[in-house]
Amino acid sequence: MVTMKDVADHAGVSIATVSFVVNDTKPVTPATRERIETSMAELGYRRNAVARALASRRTRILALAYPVLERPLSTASVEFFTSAAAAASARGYHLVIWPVSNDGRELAELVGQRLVDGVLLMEVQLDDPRVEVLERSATPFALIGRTRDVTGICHVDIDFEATLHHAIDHLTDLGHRHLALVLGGKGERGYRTYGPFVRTAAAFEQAQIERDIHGRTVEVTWSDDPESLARQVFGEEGTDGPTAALVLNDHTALRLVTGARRTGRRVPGDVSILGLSAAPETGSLSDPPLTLMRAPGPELGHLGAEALIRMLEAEDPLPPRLVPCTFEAGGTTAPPPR
Amino acid sequence: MVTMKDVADHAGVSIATVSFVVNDTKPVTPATRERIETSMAELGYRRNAVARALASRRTRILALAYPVLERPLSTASVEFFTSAAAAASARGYHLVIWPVSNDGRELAELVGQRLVDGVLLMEVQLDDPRVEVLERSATPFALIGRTRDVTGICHVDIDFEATLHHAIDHLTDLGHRHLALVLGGKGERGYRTYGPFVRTAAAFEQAQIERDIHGRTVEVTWSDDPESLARQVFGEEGTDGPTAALVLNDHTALRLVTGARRTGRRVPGDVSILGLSAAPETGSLSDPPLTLMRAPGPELGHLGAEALIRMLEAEDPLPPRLVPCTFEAGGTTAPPPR
DNA sequence: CTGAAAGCGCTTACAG
DNA sequence: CTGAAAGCGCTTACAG
Repeated sequence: MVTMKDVADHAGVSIATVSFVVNDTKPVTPATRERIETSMAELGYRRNAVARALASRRTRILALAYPVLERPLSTASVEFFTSAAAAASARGYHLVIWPVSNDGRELAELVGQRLVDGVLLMEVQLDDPRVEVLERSATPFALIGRTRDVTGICHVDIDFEATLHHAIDHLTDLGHRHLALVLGGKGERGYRTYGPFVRTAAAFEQAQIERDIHGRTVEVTWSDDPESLARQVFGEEGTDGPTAALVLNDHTALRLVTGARRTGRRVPGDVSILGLSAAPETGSLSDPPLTLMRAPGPELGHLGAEALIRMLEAEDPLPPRLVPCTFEAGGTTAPPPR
Repeated sequence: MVTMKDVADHAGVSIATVSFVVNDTKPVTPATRERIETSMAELGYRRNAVARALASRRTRILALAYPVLERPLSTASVEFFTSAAAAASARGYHLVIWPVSNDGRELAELVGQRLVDGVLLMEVQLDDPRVEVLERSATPFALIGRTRDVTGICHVDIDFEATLHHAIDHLTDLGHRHLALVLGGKGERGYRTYGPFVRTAAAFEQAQIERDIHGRTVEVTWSDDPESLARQVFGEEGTDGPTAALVLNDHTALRLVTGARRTGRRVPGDVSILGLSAAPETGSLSDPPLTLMRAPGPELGHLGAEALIRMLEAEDPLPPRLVPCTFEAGGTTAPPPR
């Protein structure tokens, strides 16, 4: 391995001077700079990240901590991985991914190693022990999601309220008045305190008070089959039920489309189905293609990483950001029958 | 931050001795060991990963390098992230994820920083410039996938031949003789040299020679709509075409199910459709659920990381492994009509 | 503008 | 079994 010492000897200067040109941290005469740069090119020098980290007390590594779940991560979650990695990369940072338990034990252990400068936290619960761990250890962090109280905490999240209202607007514009909100994942650990569910459900309650709609919230499990899903959401065949469903989970939405058809309902002739916070690829998987609110996964991953890096670099902080999902027209929504 | 020096002072020993008990690398009297352990607990000492890495010349960090593609990563690819991270974690290693260009430039740059001890390479092309980069820099690496020639190269991959034969067995047992192999992603950069496609196509050609089947290979693009897909695969309505399709891509398989139905073919009454190398969640998304060969994503991620770590730890090497996909019954395959 | 030197927090021969 | 010391490859006051 060629070190800074090698370059210094080759160029006839001190390693300090080499360091100054490598990092562009102090003025250096054009002549010496050129000599050093030539030497570096000739020897194929690359600055050692580990030594740099130890000396500068900054590793320029970020961690993305995600909980190990029984179910696979959602597509949107996966978008965080790649978008956060890309954002970090663009700033000269690395991203490690940390599978950690929800109680914060493993996170405390990992943070203690001082391998990373900051942590990005995914799948945040309303009261998240991992947040306390990070605060106690004085590790800079940013949330992709929100705890119950986020005063003073750096975070980015989906704007669930705006998203829901946009979705409801679409359906009421079509003439729907009786809506169902479908939440997937009932019975799962952390389900009741999972931000997206809690916030969407609350906004739905609120909307029923403020707007001319009649609603029903339906909680379903991952294992409910399509027909059972459809019956829970729209009622038994032939009965009067909601004419449209807002579904907070891609897979559940797709299975509901299937279930509706199998229980004799045309989509969107008889019932409309709209996916809330879904990945864009999801749309084309159903027949007809699912109308959905597209989750801003890539944006959130990018914003989260960027916000964290700004803290670390002591740059202007990025204010907390709530990003709404964007409407993507499909073929599963239409005016209600009659 | 409490350092080894602090612990040594507190316990009245040298930092060398503290190091010996922390790493369990040399015998230490039970008495001193106990004193040191008490001090560590009292002071809340944690070994600094960066200093350790610099001194021991091993960072215990692995990189997972994946190409930045226009399309989102497949579900199976994503399983590599989490399974490799879990496997690394179980061995006390960290996993960084590196989005890198296919030409190997960025990889060379990153590897030069000496932040990682080894690299796991995903989405391997038959002739992959990134492999040369790793060889030239003498960085230990393992492939998830295969180059054209893998002699002496540590790798794990799907056994495409076995997978295809298993799938064909299933269809011929049902009575099918006329099969279509559908490859998604035509026209994409690297499509023609993408191992999974090349190997599956070759095995399909071979199977037509060796077995009593008649085949057709159909290459389709991501943007083909369902009806067009169905026509390309099964021919125009009413014509004699393949009675079953083997589809190498989840999304394409699902859209083909939709397309078949829309063009007046019952699935599986008129045509059978089978997904090759698909994620398990994919099955329930179509109606009826897709019959598929389940890709061993988690196994491959785990094996790849483990193989790499064994190289680094100079343990018994893990031999190259080809893992077949496993059959998962669904409702899209049945005997051909008549 | 440039250099000598201390120091980042560990590991690891080498002595004893 | 334990310790003193060199060294990993950098950064960064401090002098000049």
